[in-house]
Amino acid sequence: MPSQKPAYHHGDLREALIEAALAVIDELGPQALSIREVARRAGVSHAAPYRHFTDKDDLIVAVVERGFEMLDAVTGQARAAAGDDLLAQFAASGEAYLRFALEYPAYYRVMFSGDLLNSKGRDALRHTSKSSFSRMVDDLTMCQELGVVRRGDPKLQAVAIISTVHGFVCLANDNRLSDLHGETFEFEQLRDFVLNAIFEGLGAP
Amino acid sequence: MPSQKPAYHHGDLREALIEAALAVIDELGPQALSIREVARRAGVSHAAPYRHFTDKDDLIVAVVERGFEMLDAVTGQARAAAGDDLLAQFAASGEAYLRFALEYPAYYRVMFSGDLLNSKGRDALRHTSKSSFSRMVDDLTMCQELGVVRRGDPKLQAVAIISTVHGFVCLANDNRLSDLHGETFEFEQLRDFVLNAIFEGLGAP
DNA sequence: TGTACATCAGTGAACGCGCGTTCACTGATGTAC
DNA sequence: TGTACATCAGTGAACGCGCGTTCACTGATGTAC
Repeated sequence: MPSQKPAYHHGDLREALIEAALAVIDELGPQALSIREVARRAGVSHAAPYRHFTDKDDLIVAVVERGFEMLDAVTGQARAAAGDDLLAQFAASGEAYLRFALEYPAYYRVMFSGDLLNSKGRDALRHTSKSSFSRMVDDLTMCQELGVVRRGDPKLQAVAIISTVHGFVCLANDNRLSDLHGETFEFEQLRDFVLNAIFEGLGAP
Repeated sequence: MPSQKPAYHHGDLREALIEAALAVIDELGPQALSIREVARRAGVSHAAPYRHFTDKDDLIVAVVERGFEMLDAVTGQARAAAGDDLLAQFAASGEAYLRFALEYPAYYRVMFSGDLLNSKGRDALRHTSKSSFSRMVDDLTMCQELGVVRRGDPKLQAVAIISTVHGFVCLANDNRLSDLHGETFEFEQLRDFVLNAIFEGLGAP
């Protein structure tokens, strides 16, 4: 039995710690995240993480940064795959955003709940979310020119879209749609209805 | 100087502890809520709360219940003040809901973030929020009959509305609209646009 | 190829801290007579 | 009206716990010769 027992040197402990942090958030919630619990899950002493992160905050910031990299990657890929049609790109990146949020609830919570971060990490977040906001505004401006979105201030429209998507993701990830889903509806049906309602509206036509 | 120094018996410590808990959540966030901090703010020893609450959970449940009583009260009053028009009642209770959420962020967080509660308190919450959901569904059914809301499954419509309102409240209470508010927009403008978008939709008419 | 050594990832004991909860107590309040 | 006493709200010391962080250490790895 050669490599049965764990090696003294882990190999890629930094990576393992980030993944363990996500697992903790997923299973126990963000407030249960601790250096010691993360180290325990990575099978390593509780002092070991300090070789890779200066701080508990530093670990959280790393998780958040990783999350934004992934989010940028999936929305970027979706845009690229959507071809030349700018409207299709916008729709595809929105779908990818939602898919990411629902597939990786732990990432979404750390990135957007804000409960975990103090000033240090919050600044990084603000910068990133600001840039994605302004891209959305650009997209909406373009959609208005194409005539597929109502005329109006695209910043206001962006806030409306983000509100709805963020709210739906929170409800879904906190399991507060479970009464509906399964009983009367498929989850996809809920999701598509809500997304559609953003553009169609609920008022009588 | 008669009643200068604090009396040995507090008077209404239970009430004071609930208010102190809300103040902690408001200033320090929900995860900073502790029996000891709450007792400190109420100017009382950290064992005193156990005269009024069996548990830390018991205190949180009391805060949540108080929150739902207030929410029921304000939406009920708004309905009553709206007169006989059922549609006006629906609109007024929605407005009151939003006003409550924005005016008492601490209450809203404890009631709907779910981070603080474990199974015990969660059941009480589920019951209450379920009943307010079904009232919303009734209201929407009625609005459809009046012809002011698009025909469709009112449960799906309720999820769409709740998503948008909840998302907007989260953004607002986490201060993530502050870049927009003040710079380019009044807060009320944002709020009214988002509310209106639920019914009007963002798509070109 | 083999050996000495620097480097540095991971260890485990230790620190101080705030927490939730308990418990014997103290002292204010109200009631019975 | 006055006094004895039961009640019970609030005290403060104490418990055990998990946490973040530090520090002297151990042992694996890779590099210089």
